[in-house]
Amino acid sequence: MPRGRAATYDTQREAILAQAALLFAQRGYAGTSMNEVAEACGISKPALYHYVRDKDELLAEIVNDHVSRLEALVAEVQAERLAPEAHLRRLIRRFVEQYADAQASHRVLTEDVRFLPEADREQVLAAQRRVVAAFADAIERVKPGAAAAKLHKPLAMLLFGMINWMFTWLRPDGPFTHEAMAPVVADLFFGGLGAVQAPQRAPKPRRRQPAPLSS
Amino acid sequence: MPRGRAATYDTQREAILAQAALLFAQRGYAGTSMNEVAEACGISKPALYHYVRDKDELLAEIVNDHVSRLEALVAEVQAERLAPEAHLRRLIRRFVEQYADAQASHRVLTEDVRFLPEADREQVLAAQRRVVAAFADAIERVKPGAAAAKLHKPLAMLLFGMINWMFTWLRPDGPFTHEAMAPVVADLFFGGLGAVQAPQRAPKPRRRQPAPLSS
DNA sequence: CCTACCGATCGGTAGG
DNA sequence: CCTACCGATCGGTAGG
Repeated sequence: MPRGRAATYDTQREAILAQAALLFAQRGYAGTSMNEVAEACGISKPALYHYVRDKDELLAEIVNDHVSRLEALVAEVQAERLAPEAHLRRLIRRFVEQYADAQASHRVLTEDVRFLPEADREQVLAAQRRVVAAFADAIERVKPGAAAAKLHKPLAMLLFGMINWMFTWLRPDGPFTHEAMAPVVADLFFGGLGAVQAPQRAPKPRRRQPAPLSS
Repeated sequence: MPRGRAATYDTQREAILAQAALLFAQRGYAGTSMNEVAEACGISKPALYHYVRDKDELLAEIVNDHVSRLEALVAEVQAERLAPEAHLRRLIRRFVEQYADAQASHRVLTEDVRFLPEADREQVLAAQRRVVAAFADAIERVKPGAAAAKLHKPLAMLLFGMINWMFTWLRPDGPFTHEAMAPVVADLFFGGLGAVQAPQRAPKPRRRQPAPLSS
């Protein structure tokens, strides 16, 4: 450990990241100033810059930490070697639980990743694609043929839509918890899988035109 | 029509709102400057302020126009007096089509409504609640008893999650169009409705605690 | 006295 | 880890 780095440094830095994630989630990355972050942490702005190089790094750390935990979750569940349906159910439950514990970071990931510099952004998006691929594979194993119809990834995205959207309407003091909703999401998704049929795919990039007079 | 107001005024104003919606969707409301809006419209900033009072009004108009169209859609579908399942299917299809034609406005609605002044924000959120209520009612008619289990609104939110999330992953040049995904969403949702059971509800507002050592 | 703008700059505040 | 600042840019408006 480098001489001169206080034992509290890492603790303080994590507290700062957590506070910043809260503020970014509330007001957005562009709508939050470094002054506000410093004030919320109870430190001066120069003190804040002792822990982070710049505003971008603050965002990159929050988002990287979160997406890394998601990848770790996928690995943990895969290590359990469950049967297809149990595997996908576990994935859903673990992700919903993770989102419940990291609502701020998760909103920042979904809304503010666009403000990252190209290199960091690509790294995060690559990790997100690996997570989506893991869900798509799990879906293919539950519903063989989905991949052949190129439906496994769209289905994975519909599933992510349900659970990513939960942070917009589930209130901590409401009648339902994230944990209570996880089996609802799973039941809905598994029940629906059997009913889904392959849709028509666009043969060529179509030209968008204004609609004619008759609707 | 007021004397002296150019016939092009309304046309120009609508073009400005459309451009601003595009920019806000790309960079966020707080991340977009009035200079950028003016430049994208090919006019000077003072000219921009000839059409809108301030930046807030720009946001309020975009979001109000969009949410008004959603309410109008609900009314149109209700006027068709369809059977329960056909009714909900039509709602899904019309909303997905509307989102496809107004992707920018829709993203602004979902992400930037928090930047509106209190009064405008409450007006928009009230309209959104009416739209959600219409979907929840439609769900209750398809699956009687959902409302008794207080599940009709959570189910409506899961449905909105699937279709609201589509703008994050559906590419205009991709293999699937919004229109092609609408029946997939509907099939998945209807197929799943039968499998959903009432979850356990939180008896009291629970206190959030750090997890103990054993997971 | 109206509209539809222009070039220039206002008072404040951003990130650093 | 503080006060004191910077170059630039913010949302909004002056006179003509």
